[in-house]
Amino acid sequence: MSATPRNTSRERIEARESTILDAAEGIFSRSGFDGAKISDIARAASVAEGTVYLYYKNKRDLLAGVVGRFWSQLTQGAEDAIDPQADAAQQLEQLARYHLQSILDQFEVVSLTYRARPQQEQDLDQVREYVRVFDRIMQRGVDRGELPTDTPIGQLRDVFFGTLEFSARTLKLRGQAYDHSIVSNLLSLMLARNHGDAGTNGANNPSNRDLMQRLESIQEQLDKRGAW
Amino acid sequence: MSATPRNTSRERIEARESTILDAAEGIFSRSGFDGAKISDIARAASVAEGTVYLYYKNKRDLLAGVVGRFWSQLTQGAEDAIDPQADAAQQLEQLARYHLQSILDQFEVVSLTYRARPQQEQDLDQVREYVRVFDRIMQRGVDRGELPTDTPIGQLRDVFFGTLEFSARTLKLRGQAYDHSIVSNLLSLMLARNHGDAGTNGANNPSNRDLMQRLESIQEQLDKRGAW
DNA sequence: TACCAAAATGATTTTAATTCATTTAAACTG
DNA sequence: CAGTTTAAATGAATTAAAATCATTTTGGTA
Repeated sequence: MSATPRNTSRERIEARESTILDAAEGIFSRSGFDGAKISDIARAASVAEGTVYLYYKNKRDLLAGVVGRFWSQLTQGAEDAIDPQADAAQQLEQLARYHLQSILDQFEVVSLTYRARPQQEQDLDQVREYVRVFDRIMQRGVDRGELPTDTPIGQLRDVFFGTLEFSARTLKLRGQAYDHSIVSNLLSLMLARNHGDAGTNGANNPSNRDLMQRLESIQEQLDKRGAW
Repeated sequence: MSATPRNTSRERIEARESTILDAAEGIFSRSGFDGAKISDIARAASVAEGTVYLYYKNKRDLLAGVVGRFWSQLTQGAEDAIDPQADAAQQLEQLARYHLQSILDQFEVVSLTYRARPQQEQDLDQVREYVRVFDRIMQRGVDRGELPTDTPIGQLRDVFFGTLEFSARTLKLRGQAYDHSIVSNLLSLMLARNHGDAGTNGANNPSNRDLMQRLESIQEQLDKRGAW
């Protein structure tokens, strides 16, 4: 009962599966889901068409395999990109930078993610796992007192990933590359302490505030005059 | 030469097109893009399969029609939902509320949007037009001095729509309904005055620079008005 | 070397999109 | 209104590609 043949065999099979995933990722990225033909993927993987179906039930399942692997790798990479010594703000910036850069690099695969889960079908577990990286950073920040205890982590998660993904889309659309100002602006929005009172920090200048109110009043009068 | 037959004919054709779009929207929403069969759509529209292809080049084009109509209607609805008298913050809240509610209501159609534009293919113009509603609110806010002149409108656009869309997804996933706290949290993030150099003035105490910008904006408006 | 089971193959079947020759309806003409 | 032309609609036929499955090949084992 030597373990070697078993292992070798399993390795061979895993290698083949990986080859098929590589081929599929390439073809899907280049041609999109509809444009990709199983026959192309099989050819790219140097495998017969039928073989693909030994590893994946159907085309959609194959796409799920590609997308799932992508998010798993992303999770791995994110964990490596984050300095465990750093504070919450720094870790968040590391994650944001890593995330934006990664989804720009592999924009096509990210786009395919939405094909993989058509409607409210059970989500890709790998995406959920990835998202937990964010949650852990935030929770740790709260626990260590670097973030307010009433930080709405769940909502900020959507701010974080939603903003970065839409920003990536915009950059791609305009043919622009990674732009760090997106990350720093996002971070300063998210970390501004405006859960409780706005701004407790010094040098309140009441005369400025008065001035501003005065200006507002002038503006109102102008508006009324113009609005007929 | 009478215009009536022409009109009648055009109306008939537009009605038929609209019937096909309605049918397609229903089937696509229920079954997703891949699951929807042209034969089902044709049957639902009481039309032969071939007829669908008189109106739309192919299945993807039909989907673009459905999605395009949705965003056009959204633009119309958004313009109605916004009080032209209100200030930028209020208008933004009105848009956010309307947007979140709408995409929750028609989540399936929104999801189909990403199917419509596979990669960097030319965007749906209707989506761009919709996005301009946001841009106009922000630009007006800047012009009226309600927002800092250095407000990064383009970046905030991605924050706004990205956050709302991801939040909608989260709500749907959890089977939850519209939650206003998402809107108010988003707005308070976006309107906190922390643009320009990150964290220069975290408070909402207007700086002299803010005041000067405000004054110049008012001066400009006065100048324009005087020129008439 | 012979055997077996797992893996792989690719021709065949199935499914669904798209086309197109034909039919039907509408609009126009004198 | 009958005849004629043009536009619209039809659905059977074609085509393309996903998925299946009977057959072959391979690799491990005795």
